[in-house]
Amino acid sequence: MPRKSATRVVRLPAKARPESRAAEQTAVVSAERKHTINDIARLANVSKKTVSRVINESPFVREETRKRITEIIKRVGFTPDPQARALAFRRSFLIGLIYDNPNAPYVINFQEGALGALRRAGYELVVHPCDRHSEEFLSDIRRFITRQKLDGVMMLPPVSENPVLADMLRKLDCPYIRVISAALDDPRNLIMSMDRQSAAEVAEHLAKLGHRRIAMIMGPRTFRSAIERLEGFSNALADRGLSLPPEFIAEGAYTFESGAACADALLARSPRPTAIFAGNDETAAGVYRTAYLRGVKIPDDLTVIGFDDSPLASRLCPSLTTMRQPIRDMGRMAAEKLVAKVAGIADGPAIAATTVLPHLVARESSGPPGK
Amino acid sequence: MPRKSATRVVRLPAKARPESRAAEQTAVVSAERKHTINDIARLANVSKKTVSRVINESPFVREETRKRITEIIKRVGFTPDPQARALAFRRSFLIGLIYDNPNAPYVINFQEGALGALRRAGYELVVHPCDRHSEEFLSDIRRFITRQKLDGVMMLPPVSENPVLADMLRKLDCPYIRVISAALDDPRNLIMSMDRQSAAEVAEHLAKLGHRRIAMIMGPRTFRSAIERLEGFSNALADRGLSLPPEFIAEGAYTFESGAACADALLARSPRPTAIFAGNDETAAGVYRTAYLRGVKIPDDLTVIGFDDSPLASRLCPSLTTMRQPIRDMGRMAAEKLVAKVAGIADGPAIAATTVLPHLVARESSGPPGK
DNA sequence: CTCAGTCATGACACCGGTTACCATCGCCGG
DNA sequence: CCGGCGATGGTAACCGGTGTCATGACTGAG
Repeated sequence: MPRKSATRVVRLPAKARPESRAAEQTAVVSAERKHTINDIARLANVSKKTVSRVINESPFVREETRKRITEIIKRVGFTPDPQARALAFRRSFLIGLIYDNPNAPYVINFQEGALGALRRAGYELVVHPCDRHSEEFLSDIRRFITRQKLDGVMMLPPVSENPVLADMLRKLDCPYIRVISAALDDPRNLIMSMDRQSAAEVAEHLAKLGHRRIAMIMGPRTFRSAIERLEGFSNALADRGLSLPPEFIAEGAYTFESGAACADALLARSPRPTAIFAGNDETAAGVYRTAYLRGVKIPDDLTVIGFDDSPLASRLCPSLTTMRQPIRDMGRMAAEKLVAKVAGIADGPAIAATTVLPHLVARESSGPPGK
Repeated sequence: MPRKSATRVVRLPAKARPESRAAEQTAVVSAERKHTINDIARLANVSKKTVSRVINESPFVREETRKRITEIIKRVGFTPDPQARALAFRRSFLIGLIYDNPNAPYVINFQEGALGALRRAGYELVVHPCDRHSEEFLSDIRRFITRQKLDGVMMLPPVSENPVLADMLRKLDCPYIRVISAALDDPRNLIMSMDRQSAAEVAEHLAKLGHRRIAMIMGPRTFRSAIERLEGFSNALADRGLSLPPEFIAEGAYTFESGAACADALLARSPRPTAIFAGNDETAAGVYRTAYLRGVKIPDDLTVIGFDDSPLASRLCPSLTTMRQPIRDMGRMAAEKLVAKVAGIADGPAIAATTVLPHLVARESSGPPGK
C-alpha cells in the first residue's frame, strides 16, 4: 500500500490540515474491529450494564442470562478494554518495581516471584531501574508513578532505604512495599530480611570450624544491610568469645573490585585472617581474585563466605559457601502484601512485618583454618 | 479512622445495598483531589480542548494563551490521566518485554537499555517472563498483551525464535521486535546478533594462538544461536586449515551443569583438545569446574573461551576470554525500532535488519597450547 | 472597503467501560 | 385482588481525556 512517508511532518507545518493526525491510517489496518461491551450487549440482547455485571461477577444476574452472555463473550473472544476499565475503576492494575541494584539475578528473581502473585491478582508489573545519585532521581520516580497512575510500587534495596523517597510516596498517596534489612517504616510496608540473624549464622559456622582470626569485608556503611550484617556478625562472634578487631574490618562497596582491593589489604596483614566473611557474593568473588593472584589457596589457606547465593556462588571454583536469600519468595510476598493494600483489604490494626531468614549453604570455600 | 473490616464481603451478601463497592472509602483518603483537565480549563478560563491542545503541543494556540495555561498547569501540578489519554488515543503507551532466558544479566541489561529509549518516547515497560514449555505459554502471552492492550512487544531469545508466537502476534496485530541470531522474519522486526561472524572471530583468535586440537561445546540445537555459532566457528576453522571433528563437538544446554558434563567428556579424550570454545559464559564456567576437579590448569593446559561477556566472565579465575555482546545497545535499538513502528513512522519500503556484531574480549583464559 | 483565507478557540460527540438510580416483573401475604 | 418486596434489567451520567467541525477575529489582497 502506498504509505505517506510522513515521518513526523505532522508537527512541523504550521498549516497542516485542521488537526488530522496520522492515527487512523494505521488503525484501520486491523481487519475485524475489536468487539466492545456494546456489541456483546447487542448480541445477547441485553443492556451493556448487564454484560458489565457478568464481567464483574455481580450476583444480580439470572443464571440463564449469565450463561448466555458468557457464552457469547467466549465465542467472539471479547476482552474488556483495560484502559476504559482503568478509567472507570480509577485503578490501573499496574504495579511498579523500583530498583537500583547491580545484582541482576536478585532483581530478576524478585521480579519473577512478584509477577506470579501479581498476575494471579490481575496486575501487571512495570519496571523502573533508577540511579539514586542522579539529580532527577526523585522526579523520575514521581513521573514514573504518575505517568501510568501506578496502583502501587515495590522497592528493592538500596533505594528502598531512602526515607525521602518513602515520604514522597506517602505524599503521592501511592501504596508501597519496601524490601529492606531493618524496621524503618510501618511494618505493613515492609518485607524484611533478617540480616542480623543471618550474619550470626555465618559467625557460628566459622566458630564451629575453629577459625579465630576472622575478617569481614562489609558493604558501604550507607547501606542498611551492611550495618546489620556487620553488627550481627560482630556480636555473634563476641558471644562466642571471638572478636572482630577494627583492622579486620574493611569497608567495601558490595562490588567485585572493592572485594579484591579489601582482600588485598586484609591478606597483607600479619598474622593474616584465616577466614573472610564477604558482604555479598560479588565481594567474595573479589576475594577469590586476590587469593588467585597471591597464590592463596581456598579453602586450605583461607575460608571465604559470601552472601546472597547468587548463581555466581556455585560457578566459582571452589564453590562458595554463602547465605541464601529466598528472593523469589520475597517477591511473591511483597506482591501479595501490596495487592492486599491496594485492594484495601488486610489493612487491619497491627500486622507484623513480613520477614525472611536467609540460611547458610555450605560449599567448598569454607573449611577449618590452615595453620 | 473506623475501618469497615469488609474484607471482600461485598460479594457474598446477595442483598447488599444496591451495588455499592468499597471503592470510595479508600479513594477519599487523599486530601486534595487530583486536578483534571476541566479544572485547568476553568482556571485558565478556556475550554478543555484548548488545554488539551497545549498538552499535546498543538501549534494552533496563541503564544500568550499557551503560556498562561502552561503556567497554571505547572502551578497546580497537573498531570493528564494516562488511562483517559490511552482510551482516547487508543494507545496504552506500554511496551512488553517477553523473555525466557535464565541469563539474568542479559535480561536486565537489555531491559535497562530498552527503558532508556522507551522513556524518552513516553512509553513504559511491562515485563513478562515465560516458560515456553508450559501448556499455557501462548495463551499467557496473548492475555499479557490484551490485558493491558500493549502497544508492542520485544522478545528475547530463545522465545524470540518461536515462529508460532510470531504468527500469533501478527494476528493480534501487535507490533513486535525479535532479538535473534538469524534472519527469520521481515528485517523490520529484527535485532540481529551476528553470531556466525563472532564465532569466526573466536576461531581466528585460537588459530593465531596456535591451537590445532580445538573443541566446541555448543548450545542446544533447537537454539538458533547454537547453530549459528557452531557453523560460523566450524567454517572459520576450516578456512584456516583446521578442523572441528565430530568427536570434538559436544551439545550442551547453555547451562553450567551441561558445560561441566560436556567438558568432562571432551577432556577424557586422547589426545585431548587444547582449547574449548564454550557456547556461552555459563557453559564456560562449567568447563572451569571440570578443569578444577581434574586438575587441568587454565590457560596452561587448556584454553577456554566463552560467549556473552556476562559479569561472570570477569569474576572467574582466571578471567574468561569471551565475546562481548552490546546488550544494552541492543535493548536501546530494539526499543527505538519498536517505537518507530508503533508511531507508524519509518515504515518505509526496504529497511535492513538492525545488526550488532559481538567482539572478542581477550582475558586470561586463552593462551598458546601447552604441549 | 470587501472578501477570502488563517488562525485561535469552543461546543459536542466519543473512546469503552462503570456507577447511581430508576423501572419493571414475578411472587408473596394480607 | 392488591400492595409490597426482592430480583433484574435499563437509562443516563460520568471517568478524563481527544477528534471533528463550526465560528469568530484578524489579516492581506484586490
